[in-house]
Amino acid sequence: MKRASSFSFPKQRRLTRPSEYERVKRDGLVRRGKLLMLSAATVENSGRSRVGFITSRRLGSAVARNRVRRRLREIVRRHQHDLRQDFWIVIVARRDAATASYRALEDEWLRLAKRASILP
RNA sequence: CGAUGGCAGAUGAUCGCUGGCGAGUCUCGCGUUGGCGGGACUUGCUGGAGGAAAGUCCGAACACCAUACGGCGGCAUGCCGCGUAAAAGACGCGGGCAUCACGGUUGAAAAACUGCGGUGACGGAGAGUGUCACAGAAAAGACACCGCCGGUUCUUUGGCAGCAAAGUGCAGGCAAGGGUGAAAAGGCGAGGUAAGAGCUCACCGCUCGCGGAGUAAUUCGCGAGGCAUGAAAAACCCCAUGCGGUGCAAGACAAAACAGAGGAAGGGCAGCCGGCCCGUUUGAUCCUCGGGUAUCGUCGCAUCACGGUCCCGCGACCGCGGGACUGGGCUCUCGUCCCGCGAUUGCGGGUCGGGAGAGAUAAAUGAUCAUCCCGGCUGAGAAAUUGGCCGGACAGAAUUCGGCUUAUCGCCAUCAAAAU
RNA sequence: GCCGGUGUAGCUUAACGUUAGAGCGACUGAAUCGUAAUCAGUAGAUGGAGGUUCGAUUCCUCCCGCCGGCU
Repeated sequence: MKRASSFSFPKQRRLTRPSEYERVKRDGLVRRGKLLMLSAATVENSGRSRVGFITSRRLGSAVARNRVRRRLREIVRRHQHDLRQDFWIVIVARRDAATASYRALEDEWLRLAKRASILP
């Protein structure tokens, strides 16, 4: 088991396959917020939870999409030790997320994660 | 304001992402040992967005498609020269011509000459088809509304009469003037005429020829012709020239299941046929094979299928594979020196030396904080100075390169006679 | 990433290069006790910027938006 002080968040901890996104979309529990939409599905014996991010063209230019995705990744990375295990999570950024600050996105994430019961 | 060129906030802390090269621990597979290959975790060093990476508007490389040739069609290009991989297929630089604006000189003016700058998809309307609304007589083989001119019929008036004047009708001549229009059939002046007309003449324009200058576009001079040639080809079209198509989601490789082909073994299993033993045959089983896929990948693809020396492994040598060091080529960049052009800045070329050379695939290059820097607003202070707030753009590689276009807060350097 | 198509009133659509029309909708008025239907009338548009042309929705160039195809 990793040390608690490590905040590393490599690619293995992210969802990368279309089939994985399809599974979360099919089985997942959806929580909708103003800035984000969060889906979480239970996957038995998968170890530490994995997260995928969706930033569509609706958010704006490539720069805006990259910024939102990087911020979301950073937020999840910082809170990864609070996450429960055996979850696959998909975070979809809504249009207002393009102009939201880092703090606003973080608050939204914490609120939705608690409602989805993936954070204690 | 403008033109050209350059830059695209800096430093640090903490936590990360991704490529490359390693190290350690654990573990899996293969192998008789040495070892080889993979996975997980920890960790070290090192590289990591742009001037437009954008739009995908041109062009090229590269790959595949009948090594793709000819014709039709289609598309593109279209003053000249040079540069570049790039004929007129991108673009840049210089020149020519046209046109526009402004300035200067001459002039009473019109205009002419000249300077600086802007613009130009700048072959052909002297091959054909079509178009030119409204207005206007007429809009393209010119025409005649008003008008001008002489002839003639009739009427009126004047006159003794020949005749003259006015009006009217008819058949003619003319295109000067008026008016319309975006545009009216060379312009202007003189002669000429009934009135007129390139009908004739001078000048200008146009066309052709000859000669000079220039690589050429073109231009200058001389001579001739005699007005024929309205606009528009970003209408169709004609002429000349060029172009095969598709695009890295191009394409190459590896590769399961199912189906297929060939074979084997055994009479061990199931079915069919013949009444049965048994035989025939089909399926299942096992092996092999080729083609094409799903999925997951590898390559294409990250400057170069370059050279040398040494070491290691297989190996008698040759050779093959891997590694280390080193040298070279290419591109960019910095510095030094030299050469050519130029009055300087500079431009072009070369020598030597230093530095650099992103590469993913749900897609890295980041987040937070602090300090400083730059710009704007503002408070305190006599000033030096100091405090607060806001802002630091446009924008994110996706096969690569050369251009073009578009977006862009600002800062720096140089230039800027006049006009705008 | 690569390659195509398309843009006219609020909506659906017309328009040889010479005044942008139509239907539905909106608004105003008439009529009705009132509403609908009906009748009369009004407003409203060429995605943007340049260019060619006497004149551009139309022809050309560059941007902008929308839609689609290719693993």
